[in-house]
Amino acid sequence: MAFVRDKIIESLSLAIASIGESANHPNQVPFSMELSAPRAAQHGDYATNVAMTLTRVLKRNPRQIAEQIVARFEDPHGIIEKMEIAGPGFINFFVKPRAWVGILHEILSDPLHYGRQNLGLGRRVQVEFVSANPTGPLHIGHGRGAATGDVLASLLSACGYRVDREYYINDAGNQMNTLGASLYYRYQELFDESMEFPQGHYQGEYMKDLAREFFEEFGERYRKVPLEEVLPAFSRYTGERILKGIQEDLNDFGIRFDNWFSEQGLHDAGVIEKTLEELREKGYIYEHEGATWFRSTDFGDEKDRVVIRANGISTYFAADLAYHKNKFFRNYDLLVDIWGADHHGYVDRMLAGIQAMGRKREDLQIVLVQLVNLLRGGKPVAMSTRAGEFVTLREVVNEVGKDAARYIFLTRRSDSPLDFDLDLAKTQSNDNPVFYVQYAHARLCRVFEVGQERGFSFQWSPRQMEECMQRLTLPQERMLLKMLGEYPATLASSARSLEPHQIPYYLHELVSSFHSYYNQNRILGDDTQLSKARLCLAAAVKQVIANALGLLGVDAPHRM
RNA sequence: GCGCCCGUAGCUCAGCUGGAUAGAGCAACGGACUUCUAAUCCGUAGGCCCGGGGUUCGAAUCCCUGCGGGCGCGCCA
Repeated sequence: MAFVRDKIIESLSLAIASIGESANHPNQVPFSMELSAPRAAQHGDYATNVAMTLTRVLKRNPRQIAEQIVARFEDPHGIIEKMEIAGPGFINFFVKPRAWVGILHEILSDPLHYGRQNLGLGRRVQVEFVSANPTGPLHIGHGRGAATGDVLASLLSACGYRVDREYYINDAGNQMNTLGASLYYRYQELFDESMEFPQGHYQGEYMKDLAREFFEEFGERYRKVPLEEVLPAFSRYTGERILKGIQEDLNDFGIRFDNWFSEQGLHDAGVIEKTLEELREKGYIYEHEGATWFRSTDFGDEKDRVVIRANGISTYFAADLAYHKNKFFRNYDLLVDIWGADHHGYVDRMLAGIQAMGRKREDLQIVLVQLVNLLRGGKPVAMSTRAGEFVTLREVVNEVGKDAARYIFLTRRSDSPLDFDLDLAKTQSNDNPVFYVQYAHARLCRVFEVGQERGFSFQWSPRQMEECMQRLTLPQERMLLKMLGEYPATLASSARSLEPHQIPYYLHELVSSFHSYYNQNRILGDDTQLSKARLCLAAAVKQVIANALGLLGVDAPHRM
């Protein structure tokens, strides 16, 4: 993969292993291999602190260990100019300038594949996200969760996991009846404006729209028909219509799910009872004060949780237990749940649940996504779900576009609240991070257009390599090559920590270096051979930008 | 009251499984378009990493504590 970086890690591992053997550590010395790219040039192109992390195991001082590592370090590919031991025990690697060019071959010989890797070893992962109740349109907060889940899924897929995207539909329980009744009342209101809309129902504007559509379809057929007679039909109708709207919203946001999983299906199939029965056999279920409880405290939850209420109706949590059991039954090795941060109180009980089923805690990773504060021109936009006045995902996407919305959602760690300024997101200026990156791509595309007009035929061949080694000598060029080489490691790190925001940060850095290079140097000049070599570099930069934007679900435009 | 998350430049945030001189964008100030797209670039300025203890060769990062902010604490979904 990343040419230079991987070679160094490989050689380091071998060197350390051989020290381990001679020091009577027959198995590999446990260590965390970190290879950083220091900012300061005097610290080399790469640096590692392994010698210091090994002090405890080897019981020697770090500089001694570093010397041993350096002594045993082999460089079969001849990529290292020199190694230095510095400070308390860092080993700094200075890479031969020409070694960087290898990265061009990595990228250009198989462009679409560059960055993809087999970290996941083909293990199956399910990413469950959005899963908003089908009681109203998606709002902007759901949009953040949607972008996060979608990109995590793409990322894991690029890293060698087999990934499915799933949406859990909470279509069971009383809320569907409330939903149906809400439509019913809005519908009756069309005939009798004095009718009072009862409390505790969904009073959003979308419900009035739906009532009007319903009227257009069915006319006065259900006017003054008692609620009890038509409630199931109204509920079904409303649920289906709203779900369809959600699906359209997500579709236009660039998101496709592999599976839509119905909670009601769990009830119908009796899996909830079955799940509880299995847990009971293992001793995790007991009766208390008329209710049925799950002993989640056995696994670190702060208190036990009710699964069947005294009135005989099972709780949402019971369904969620059955749901996660079902997920594992479908043979996923790893589950990733994307939840709103307001659900963090449920994390412990869910983890307890899967452990009671015999799974490891790590088999379920829960990513919490914090709130989105919507601003317009720096001022907060009032949002209140209860009053039904919220800004929908659709409105935001219509206003600022899919690309800007997705990019902004992803430029922050998910557990940090996000300010989303509508005015900022749609200004076509340098305030807007997504344009900065897209602009670089469009610029590069233009270079190739002009190059073609001037008769530079660009095609990558290994023969070009030698040419590039001789011509791409500027520090900025080497820097760009190095950064291109860091792309796979960025994806790996991002996937391991389930932090998609690392990708936009990487992109920004890469693009910034490119813009700077572009402003100071001509890619297409009088020197034909130099121009060709620079075109190779440009092609690689363009490719990595396109690949990264592709993962983010953001377009890489050819013109702006 | 208890639990979780957060506190880093004027603003918005990276960096947090301990590593070398703490970074970026915006805002401010000064510069660069006859050239492949100025939606760009170059430069300047900006810091008690909330306070206080501790752990060690080394702390923005880990532990304790105080302060400040957000969220959650149902036999709701």
